[in-house]
Amino acid sequence: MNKLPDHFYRRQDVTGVAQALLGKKLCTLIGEEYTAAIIVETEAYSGIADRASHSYGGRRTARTETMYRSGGVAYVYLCYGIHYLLNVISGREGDPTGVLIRAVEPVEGIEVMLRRRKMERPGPRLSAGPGLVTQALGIGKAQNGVSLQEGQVWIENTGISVSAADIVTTTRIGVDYAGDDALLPYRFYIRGNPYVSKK
DNA sequence: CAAACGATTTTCT
DNA sequence: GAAAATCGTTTGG
Repeated sequence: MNKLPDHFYRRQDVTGVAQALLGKKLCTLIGEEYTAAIIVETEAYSGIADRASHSYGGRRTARTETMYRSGGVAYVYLCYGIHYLLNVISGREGDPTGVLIRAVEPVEGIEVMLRRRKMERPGPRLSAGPGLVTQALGIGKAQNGVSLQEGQVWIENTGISVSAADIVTTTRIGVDYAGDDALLPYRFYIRGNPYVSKK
């Protein structure tokens, strides 16, 4: 294996981490089943200064406590009472920044993902969307707070290089309530990839 | 203790 | 394109 080291996540700029994660391989070994997929879409959540973030203004609650951990752990939470969303925590301890994984392209364990999603054939609907990513990879609240150095959830280098010209930068989705911060260019995806979630 | 609210997806019209 | 599904977290009384 070739797990990304902790220092990869502990850079100070969240948007840099969000972009660097594009083209990397997100792997899970959950319930004895291995699955892996290339990250094709991410969003940055920039801590206390970002109104769209759960930790806006330095708010600490039982739920958001994970965001304050040192970079390199998974932050999983339930949204709309139905979907789990996966974030990769970045930065230093006490600095609540993270990257939401919005879409991935399946590469290994596709049969397992099809079963988890109750689908017949592979396609963008398998994992193009933050709630779909966690379903396909088998991630749930049990993975909240786990280190990416453990064997449950981790990210590997792939050798795939995504040039700046292949990265599209735009505004985040579903954060209209955040006022001006909803206009920040914090969403990144690989140009032309069919697994990028569409609005 | 009660009530409102989502970093969404699916289904129906 | 509109609306329902559905529940843990957060906030207010």
